[in-house]
Amino acid sequence: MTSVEEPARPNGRIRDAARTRAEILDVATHEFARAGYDGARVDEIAASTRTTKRMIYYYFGGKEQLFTAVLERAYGVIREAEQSLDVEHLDPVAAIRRLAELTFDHHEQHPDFIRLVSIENIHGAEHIAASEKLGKIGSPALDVIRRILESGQKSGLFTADVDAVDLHAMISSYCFFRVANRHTFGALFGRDLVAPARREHYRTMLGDMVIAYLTAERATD
Amino acid sequence: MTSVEEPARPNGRIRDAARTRAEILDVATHEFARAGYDGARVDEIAASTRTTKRMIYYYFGGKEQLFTAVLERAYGVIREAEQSLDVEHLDPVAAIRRLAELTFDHHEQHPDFIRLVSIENIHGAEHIAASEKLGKIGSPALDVIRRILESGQKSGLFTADVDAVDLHAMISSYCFFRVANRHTFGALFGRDLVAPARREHYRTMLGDMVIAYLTAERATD
DNA sequence: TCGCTAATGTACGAACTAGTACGTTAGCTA
DNA sequence: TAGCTAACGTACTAGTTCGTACATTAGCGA
Repeated sequence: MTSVEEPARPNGRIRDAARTRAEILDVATHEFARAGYDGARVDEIAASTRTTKRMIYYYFGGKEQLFTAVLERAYGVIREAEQSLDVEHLDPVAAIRRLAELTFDHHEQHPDFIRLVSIENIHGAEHIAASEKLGKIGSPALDVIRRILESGQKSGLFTADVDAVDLHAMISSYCFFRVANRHTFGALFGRDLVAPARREHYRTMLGDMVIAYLTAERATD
Repeated sequence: MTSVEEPARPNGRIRDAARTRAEILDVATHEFARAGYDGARVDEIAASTRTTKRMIYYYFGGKEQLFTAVLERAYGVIREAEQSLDVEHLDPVAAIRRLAELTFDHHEQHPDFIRLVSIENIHGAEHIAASEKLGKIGSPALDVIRRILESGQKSGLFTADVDAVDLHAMISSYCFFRVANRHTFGALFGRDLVAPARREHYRTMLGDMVIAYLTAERATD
C-alpha cells in the first residue's frame, strides 16, 4: 500500500497540462460512450481522473464542450487510420474488398467511437455543427473510394451507378449496425453479431455484398 | 381562445384510463426519442399531457418502466406491419426486393422508433431484457425471409450461403443507418441520406444490393 | 532567487429531477 | 341514491448535478 512507485512529489501535486487534458479526454470518452451525453456525469468523469472537476471546466469550459472535444479526437483517430490506407496498387475488386475489410475492422476495434456517433445522432449532430475542426475534417477514405470506383467503372468491371459517398454509406451501414445494434439484435433474434466465431463470416459477407453489387449484370432497360 | 370545442365538463376532469395511458405513451415516445433516456424529463412528458406526472407513476411505476412500455409498443407496431407482409406469391427475387422495400419504407416512416432502438442499444438493451413481452415478440419478417430464402436456394437462383437472420441484419443495417445516422453523415459528408429527392435512388440501391449478393456467381474453390 | 502565472484543489450553491404523501372526485354498481 | 374505488390533482422532498467563487502552489523566466 505505502507507495514505492510514486515519484518523489513534495505534496502529491504534479503539473502537466497536456497529460491532465489527455487523461480527462480518455475518461470522458469512456463515460460518454458508456452512458450517453445526458447519462454521463461530470463528477463521475472527474472522480475517475487523477485530477478534479475544476480542471474539466478549466480546460474545456463545460460538459458540452468536453463532449465536442471527445468527438473531435475520436474522429481524428479514424481519419488517421484512413490516411494510412494503401490499396491503390490493387485491382479495383481487391481494393474495394480491402477497403471494406479495413472499415469492418476499425468499427469492430472502436466500439466506443460507434457509441459516440450514435449519441451524437440522437442529439442531431449539434456538436459536430458547433465544432470548427469537425466541419472540415474531410475523409481520406472517400478520396480512396472515389479513385477505385472511377478506375473500376472506366474498365467496365463495375457496372453499378454509384458515387463514392453512397458506397461509403453502404459499407459503413453494415459495419456500424453490427456493432451499434448488437444488443437489441442479440436480445430479439438471439444472435450475437460480434461473436468472435462469426467474425470471419461477417467480414467475408460484407466484401461479397459490396463486390456483388458493384459487378452485377444489370438489365439495360 | 375561449373554448368552444371542449365538451361540457363540470370541472375539466374526465376519466378515461385507456386514453390517459395511451396519451402518456404517445408523448413519452416523442420525448424519449427526442432527448434519449436520460435526456428525457418526466416532468416534461407530464407537462405535454392532458394529465399530470402523478399518472405516469400511477400507470407505469417509474421512468424506467415507462421507457420499457414505450419500447414494447414501438416494437409491437413493426411486428404488426410485418404480419401484413404478403410476398409469398412472388418469385424469390421479386419477393426479396419487395421485402427489402417494405423494410426501407417502414424505417423511413418511423424515425422515432429508430431513435428508440439506438437509445436502447446505448443502454445495452437492458429494457428489452427486463420486458416479458419483448423477449418473445418474435419476428414475422424473419419467417418470411426464411421461406423465400429456402425457395430461392432450392431452385438454384440464390447462390449465397446466408440464413434468414443474417440477411435480415443486412437489410436492416442499410435501412437503419440511413435514418439513424443521417445527422452525422450529413454534417460530415454533406449529403442528406433522407432527402426526398434521393429516396427512390436509395430504395432501388438497397434492392439491387441484396439481389446482387444473393444471386452473384461465386468462385467454387 | 524572486515573483508571476499557469495549473490545481476545496468547498459550496442554485437549479433541477425523480419520486411520493396526501387529498379529491367521477361515475359505476348495488 | 348511497357509497365505493379507480382515476386523478397538488404540493412537496430528498438527492443529485452542473457549475463557480475562492484559495493555493509548482515551477519557469528575469
